[in-house]
Amino acid sequence: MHQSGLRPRPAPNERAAKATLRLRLRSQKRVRIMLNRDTGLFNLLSIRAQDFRNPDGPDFPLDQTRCTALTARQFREGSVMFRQNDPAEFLFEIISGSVRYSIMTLEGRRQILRFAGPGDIVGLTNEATYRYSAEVVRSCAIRRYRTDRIEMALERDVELKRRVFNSMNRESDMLRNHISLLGKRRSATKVAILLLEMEQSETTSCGRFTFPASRTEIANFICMSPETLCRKLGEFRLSKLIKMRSAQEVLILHREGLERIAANG
Amino acid sequence: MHQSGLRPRPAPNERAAKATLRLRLRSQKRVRIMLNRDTGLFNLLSIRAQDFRNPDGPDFPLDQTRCTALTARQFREGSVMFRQNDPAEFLFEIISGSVRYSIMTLEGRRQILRFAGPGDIVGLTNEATYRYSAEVVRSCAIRRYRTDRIEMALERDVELKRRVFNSMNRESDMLRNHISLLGKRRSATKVAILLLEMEQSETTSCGRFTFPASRTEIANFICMSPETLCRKLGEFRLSKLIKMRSAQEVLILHREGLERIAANG
DNA sequence: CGTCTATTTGACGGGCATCAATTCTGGTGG
DNA sequence: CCACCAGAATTGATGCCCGTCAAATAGACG
Repeated sequence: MHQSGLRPRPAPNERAAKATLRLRLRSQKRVRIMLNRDTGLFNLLSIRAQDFRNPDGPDFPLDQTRCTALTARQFREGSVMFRQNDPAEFLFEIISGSVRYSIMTLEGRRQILRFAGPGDIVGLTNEATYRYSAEVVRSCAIRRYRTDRIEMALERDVELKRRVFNSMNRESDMLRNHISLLGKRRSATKVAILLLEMEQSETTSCGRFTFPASRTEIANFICMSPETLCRKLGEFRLSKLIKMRSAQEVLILHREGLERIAANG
Repeated sequence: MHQSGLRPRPAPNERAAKATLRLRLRSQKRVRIMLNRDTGLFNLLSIRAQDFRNPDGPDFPLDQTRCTALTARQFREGSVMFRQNDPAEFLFEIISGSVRYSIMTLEGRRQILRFAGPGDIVGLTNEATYRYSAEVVRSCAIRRYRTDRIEMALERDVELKRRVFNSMNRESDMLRNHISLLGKRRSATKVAILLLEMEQSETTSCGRFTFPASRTEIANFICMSPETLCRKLGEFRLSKLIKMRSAQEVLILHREGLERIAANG
């Protein structure tokens, strides 16, 4: 559970952002370090264009392209960022919140591909249109880039380029992992792996996490019926492997047990 | 079992590579066109470093970094390019042949992720080690880049950068598609989709294609038992949807029929 | 032709999807 | 505060698809 206060501040407050910047700059004098961090998404927020110099590359000021990217936008829960086959005009960088990727299958069912969070970059594609849909699950702060300017931006912003690159790799990693999960024959195995993965992806991994969606959607995600998912969760609860405060909140009691099931069935 | 002859040919034959080059240059005089094509992977093979100019970018001669990439290596059938968790020292660009990606699951089964072909770039990762194994299915010509030099190479070679970027996107696309396939409940649906996809990925798509691997491996790829795969292929053959010259060669007779099954079951 | 492996076919049982019914939960209004 | 309702989550019952084991056939290679 990403604590209370789920939604980010409604209007990106310029002054507040600057304050944060100053703070960061004061607390860490070496700007170079902030820029090199892969997940350090806030770094650019507090630096005015004319003050910024890229420590890793040639020394040019922020250009127009870069400035457009600085405006962080809000997406509220349930809103659709884009749909599959929409023209791919923007690239989105998630700062906070979480997003669901899905595609339409040939027979018209929706298949959920993954849940993305802070640091993920949404909407990358070779094609002129998006290859999947993205919907907001928990209200998001998102930075937006115009696709037609992204090449230029990438040329100049080494750090952004690195983030994009990393995000693409992470995306592939997650998809590969998910394929591995879907290959499991027994649904108990699938569920066990799911639980372990969700717990690990939580920033504060102390054996607790919250499902980012309803039973039906989680079931869709791991390609099984909601009833079976339910039953397996029930079995796990009975055998004291997990505990649930509500339908969404999971507490892992006996990780080794889950791992054994994940590793064999 | 990873067959014998695991390692690639000890010394890549320089003369053979050059011969290939000359041939291609004679048949296609317009080098510029070859360089602009995304999949035009043969272009660099036949050009000596000092003759090469990049038509899309600043006009600098090939540097040391680039020259290392020019040597195309041969991998013979069955050889292992790298294994999951090996240190990620190289990046491979497939020029011809085909490669199988796989990962080891928690219980020690191998899960085949995809079959890659010309134009695909193998071994990209954020991490210090490879996230999956790559094995040669059909003998490959492969260009190799040192990971620790790749950043420099990408800086300078716009065309290579584009190929890497496109390859990553294609990778994600394929994985997403595959997740969609794996989500299908009925195995007939899975097989139908598989057939249609394999036929489409064939360069000369005239309703014929060859399975890149054995039944067992194909079955592993789409996560079903070889027996079921067999049975479904048998059913399709009986209902005149496909025809098979051998166990690997498929001819699609009635595409609409397959599409109907793919779309509904 | 003989051997070995890959592929195909047969028979069977279990696990999961499906449909249906019930309980749980959160929100709303009297 | 309680009744009420709608949607989600859970539990029950049933049928069938597919994985498993086993056997037979086909194909590859020397």
